[in-house]
Amino acid sequence: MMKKYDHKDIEKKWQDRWEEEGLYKTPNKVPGKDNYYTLVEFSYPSGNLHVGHWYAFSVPDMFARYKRMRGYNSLYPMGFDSFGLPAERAAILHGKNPKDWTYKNMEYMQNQLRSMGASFDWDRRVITSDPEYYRWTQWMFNQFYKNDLAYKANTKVNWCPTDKTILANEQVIDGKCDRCGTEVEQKDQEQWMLKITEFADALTDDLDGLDWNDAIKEAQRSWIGRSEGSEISFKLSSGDSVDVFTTRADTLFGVTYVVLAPEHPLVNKLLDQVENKQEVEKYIEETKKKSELDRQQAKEKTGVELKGITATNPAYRQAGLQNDEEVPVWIADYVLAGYGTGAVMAVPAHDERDFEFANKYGLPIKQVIALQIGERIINAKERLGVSAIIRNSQGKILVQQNEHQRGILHSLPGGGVEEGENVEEALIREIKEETGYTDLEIVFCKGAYEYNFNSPERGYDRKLTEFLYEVKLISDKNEGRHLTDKEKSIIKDDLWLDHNEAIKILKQSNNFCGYAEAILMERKNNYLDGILVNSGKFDGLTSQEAREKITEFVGGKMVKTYRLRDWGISRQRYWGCPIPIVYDPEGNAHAVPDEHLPWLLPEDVDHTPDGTAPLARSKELFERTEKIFGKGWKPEVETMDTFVDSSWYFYRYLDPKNEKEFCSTDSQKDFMPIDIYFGGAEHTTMHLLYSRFWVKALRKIGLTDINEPYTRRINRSLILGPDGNKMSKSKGNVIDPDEVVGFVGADTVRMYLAFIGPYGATSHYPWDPNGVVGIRRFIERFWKTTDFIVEDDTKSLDTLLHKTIKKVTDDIERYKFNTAISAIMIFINEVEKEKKISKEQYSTMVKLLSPLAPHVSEEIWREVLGNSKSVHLEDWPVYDESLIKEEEVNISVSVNGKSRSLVKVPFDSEEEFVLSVAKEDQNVSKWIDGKNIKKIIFVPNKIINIITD
RNA sequence: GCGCAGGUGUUGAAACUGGUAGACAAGCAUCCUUGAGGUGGAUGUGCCCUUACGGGUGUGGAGGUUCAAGUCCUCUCCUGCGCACCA
Repeated sequence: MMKKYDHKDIEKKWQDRWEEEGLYKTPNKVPGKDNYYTLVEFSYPSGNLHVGHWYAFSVPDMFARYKRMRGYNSLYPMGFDSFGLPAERAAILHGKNPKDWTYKNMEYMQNQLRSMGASFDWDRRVITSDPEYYRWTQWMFNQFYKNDLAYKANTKVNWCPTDKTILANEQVIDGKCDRCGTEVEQKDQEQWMLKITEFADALTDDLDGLDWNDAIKEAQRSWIGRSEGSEISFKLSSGDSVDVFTTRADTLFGVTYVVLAPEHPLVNKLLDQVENKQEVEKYIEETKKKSELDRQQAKEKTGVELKGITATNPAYRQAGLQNDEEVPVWIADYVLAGYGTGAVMAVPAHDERDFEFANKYGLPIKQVIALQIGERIINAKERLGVSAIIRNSQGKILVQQNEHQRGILHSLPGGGVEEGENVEEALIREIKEETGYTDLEIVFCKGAYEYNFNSPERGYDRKLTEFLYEVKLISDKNEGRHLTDKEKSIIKDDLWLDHNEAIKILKQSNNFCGYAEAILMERKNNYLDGILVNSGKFDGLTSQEAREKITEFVGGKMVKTYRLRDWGISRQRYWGCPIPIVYDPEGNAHAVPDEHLPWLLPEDVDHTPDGTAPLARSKELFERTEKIFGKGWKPEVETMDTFVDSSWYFYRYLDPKNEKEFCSTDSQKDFMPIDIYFGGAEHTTMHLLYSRFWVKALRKIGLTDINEPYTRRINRSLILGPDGNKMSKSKGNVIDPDEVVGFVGADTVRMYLAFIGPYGATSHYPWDPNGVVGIRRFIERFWKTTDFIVEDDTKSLDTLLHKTIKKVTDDIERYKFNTAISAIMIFINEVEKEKKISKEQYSTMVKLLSPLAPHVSEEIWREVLGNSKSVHLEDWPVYDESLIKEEEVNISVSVNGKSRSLVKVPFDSEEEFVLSVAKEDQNVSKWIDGKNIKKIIFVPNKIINIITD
């Protein structure tokens, strides 16, 4: 009988041994081996490892270990992202120095990390607040500065009043600071910016080639927010002109006013010419007072007309149409200065926001797009037609009943548009002729459809585009029908029907018009893409076709705009990487020359945040600057956003001690791009985007060859508290991993986290204390089965063993550690039944277990099985295809698609044989006896389905 | 509103190309064991009917394709995430 499983003894022992043996030291090059780079997001040294860290690091460790056993030189590095705000907060709270606090935390956490038993190569550790590291952060910043990728600009910035610093757009979540939740204010301030927008297209397009899941790609795409549209110029009555950005140039004929953002530069210029100057000034003042959040959440739109100023619709002007060409100009804060051109053409009929605004201020609404159904008929000669949904005061709809060679047909009143007549004129005429009603109002063009209009009289290659209008009867005044003789013979009767009855009867009618009319009636009034109406010579084009044609027609241009803004990196805080810039006495910025890097963070600073940069209070920094650069020179006193530090750390792991370069070209070639990057979903539009930008910027300058840093990306899910809520101190549902590890051991915790569900799934998993115990039980059972090892080479478990090898291998490749573990469990269950396993078989199982539970595997491998070399240096088992085949298989027997029984037959049995066995089965025979077998469906080794009459 | 993921027992979840739905765990129930108080073992466990044999039903809902659908198609409801007065 083997000794009791004591995780405390085992885990400590092997962690020490591995370190002594240098087991996880990973050189850049190993002859005969390919490199594999597994990266996880390094951690912030908050002072204590939580369950999230375990999930983040120990499960990917299984993958890195697996790759090592698969023969790769597998790199799995770890470090600390150690600059940042929490250090300052904690330092203030405890009256300590941020540096001391941070470095003490790192020491403590590194020991906690060791208790995980992960295969980190600690020799490559990277600490972003070390001068040896941030020297290169500064060096790269200078490279960006020299290459016009970094610049200082006065912009609107997000200001967090609690943390007293600027935030990047990416760090503002729903108008609030992502660190402390305080509502963010807008401020005008100078800050250092990085030109991420220069790569907006590349950052969007290059996503296509990455092996990431769509959710992450889509999140980045929508964050970048590329939108393709047109810039169109409107002439103002003041003589100025204003460019608007629109994605809907096809609706240009529907413009009924133009809106400028209150901050639009033209507004100031026009101020002296407007008749209501005071009112306009007042509105601009009010807008300034509103926070960004207020503006976003405004329930109702507001705005002021610039009285006396009008804009000319270029479409009308050039199309030679006279009516409606002058439209009013407004300012309104629903138009944002920072997006597009800061000015829009308003089309209330086809834009919800414009519609709301137009309704409120009584501006005209003009429909120019109608819904289209059916296929477009290309290259056919066109005729236009109209028909009407006429509603009376009771809301009933008029359907005409016609007699035709084909029988009784139903349709709505309507007909063709004549030469020299526009669509609405034709509509009124046709209604009058066919129904006699004259007192009516056109409400809306419901839509349009096309159909073949070919016949010998009319000629071929003809199509009819028929517009369907909603028309309201104002009174029942009726002048009687005016029908031609032919029409008289057809129109029999008028039916007044409910909406649904009308649709039903039209749908059943044996003519395409009636059917198409019914389909259109069923649709909601749709403001999106469709077919142009009321647009002069563009009538009948689809929205898609019209966009470019109309833009070109009015001399506009097709453009792209982006939601993404440049990345503001200035922080008015102490504990960060100093921006390596000095100003000459005239105030011009100069990069600190390379020989003075690292440009050290001064230590003689009272770091209490007060809204100004703490570095401004450092005597040492100012003296240093004057000493090096001369009298009157001043240092930049802002520090960098910590996301800068983490934008390139994965390079430094590859060449951590290099004093001449941030990472040698050779080292880059060894490991970049990263094969797999595991991390948190919260970084999708922050770190993940910033670091992609960083690599593209480095590449542009010629400092790296790669275009994308991460070949694959897996976002892990969240571990919730046992109550199903996010772990938080206030809820009292926080699991302390140290405590659990002390109780059940690191191997159990690792495996529990891997077993909980597929890594990278979108669901979140609650911590289940019983589940932990279940894994512990399993490890003990694995441990105890060593008692069943026998010297003779028993083969009885071979089939299952090789199936297990295959399953575990395939599952780990797909990050499905949960099913990999369950496969091992199934095997161990079987061993317990057999009570007999050969040493060779057992060795294979220990290898399969070793990436998942490295300590207990090593203990069994070396102490029980008596190996001298570590199991973690072994080759991964290879399954034997010939052993996987079962000698006998269970085949499911179905009768008429319903599963009725299982029959056991030799592997690869023929259909006839399986059928004969199945027929003998009572549970089958009772369903087929006396019935005629019509058909047999047979899938070898899987199923036989017997179809009877 | 737009986009993306997802919806399967009491719970975490399995089910590769359509082919025995619920593997593996956890929970629960009954029993056995034990030095009781988070780590022993056996059996059972989707739901309904049946003493059993067995039958019916079942993967958010409604249709469809197919010999066969959790899986494919159409529509629809719900949940989570991203974006959003973005023109």
